[in-house]
Amino acid sequence: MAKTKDENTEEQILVAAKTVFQTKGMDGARMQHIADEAGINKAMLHYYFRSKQLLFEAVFNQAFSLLAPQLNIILNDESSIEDKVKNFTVNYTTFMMKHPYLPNFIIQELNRNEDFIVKLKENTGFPNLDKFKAQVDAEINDGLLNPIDADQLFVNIIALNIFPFLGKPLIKAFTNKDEQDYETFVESRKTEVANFIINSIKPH
Amino acid sequence: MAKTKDENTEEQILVAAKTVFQTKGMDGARMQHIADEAGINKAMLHYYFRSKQLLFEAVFNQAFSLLAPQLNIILNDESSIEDKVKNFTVNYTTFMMKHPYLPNFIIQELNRNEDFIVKLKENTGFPNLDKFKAQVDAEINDGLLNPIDADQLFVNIIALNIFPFLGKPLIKAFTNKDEQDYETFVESRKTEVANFIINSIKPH
DNA sequence: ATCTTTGTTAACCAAATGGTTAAACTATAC
DNA sequence: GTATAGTTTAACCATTTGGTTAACAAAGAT
Repeated sequence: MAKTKDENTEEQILVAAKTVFQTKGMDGARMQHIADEAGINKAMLHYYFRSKQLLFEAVFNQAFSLLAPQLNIILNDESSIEDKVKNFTVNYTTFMMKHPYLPNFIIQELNRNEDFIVKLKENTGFPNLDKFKAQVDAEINDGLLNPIDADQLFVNIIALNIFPFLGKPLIKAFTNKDEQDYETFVESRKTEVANFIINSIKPH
Repeated sequence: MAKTKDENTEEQILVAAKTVFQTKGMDGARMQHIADEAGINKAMLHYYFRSKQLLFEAVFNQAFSLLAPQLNIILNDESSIEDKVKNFTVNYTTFMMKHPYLPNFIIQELNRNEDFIVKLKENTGFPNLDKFKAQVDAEINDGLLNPIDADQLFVNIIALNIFPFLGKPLIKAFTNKDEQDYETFVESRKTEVANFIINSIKPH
């Protein structure tokens, strides 16, 4: 084969590494596997990223920086809590259906190495709950919402939206759904989850 | 050292393997680490369990058989949906606070190897949703519950209860809680989550 | 043209890892 | 006590794995 210089080997490596790390995890991933996936020599991985650890961190940070803006929909948007819940649920689910390995990857690796989150918190753009909490408290005060702790509400919203992607194999087994059924099921959660939450927090 | 025969080496191995597999996962666990944890020679692991894979499966099946009965509280109990949600939430959270690595371990390994769930489904005692679904539909028909798909409700209940144990590092970071705060937070979910769900599904 | 920098490869290496083995030890049956 | 079966250990082994190296190719600078 002719050895034409590739436009961007580094990018190819990142794409391949993302695929392998997100499906196998840090411990299960193999450098040779990533090289094969990228169609390049294994030494290139070290040439561009020095070590498995640094390549992993590049992939992880990229993944996290994809997730963070999604959360800011619910944290820093100007609309009412009700609208934010509706928007977040449909946006987040749509986004995750396109990146189904992302939530599990992040959760899994943060559990494997808790120190990891410390570095993330130092980054600007790390999701901050202050505004959301103030807004929840204000809307409760105005009688627009039933009393609820803002942290609890936040966790409930996240839980209901993320869990279908984390627990997919388990849910599929419990509910006897095949791949197609499951997609339909998740699709319908785009409105179902928002209704469920709003029904609970809004006075009638 | 005197070589007195230990009462039950096999049990010691299982305990050590549980600790190591649940914190490191299949790929991250090392046979030597398990042997050290159990205070025995590495060859003993193979003497009693033949291979890493079989030892892992023994640990995994034991873990899953601990989880399944918890789910049957909400699936096969005779009380009303409202009471079941209340009981399940408090029981499940109490149980998981004692076994905090369990949910993540099961979720992670099921995502790593989807074939795994097939073997589990063959077991008797694998959670079955039929009764729960029939009951939800009946209570909706009687006007005791707002209309909701039983599968969706089931996933919502599970999600709200499990997620605090899966996403602990993430939630701790977002909500700026230390270990002590987090325990208090989870403790208060024992009633908070049930109220949140019932508020949503019960007509007022 | 040729020198230098950058990119790429095949071959290699040391350490780690799951697994095996042969010998030794323990308890029990006879 | 000694034969027998089960248990435990240290040493060993083959393979895998992350990482290195030295030679080589391509492109740009002079």
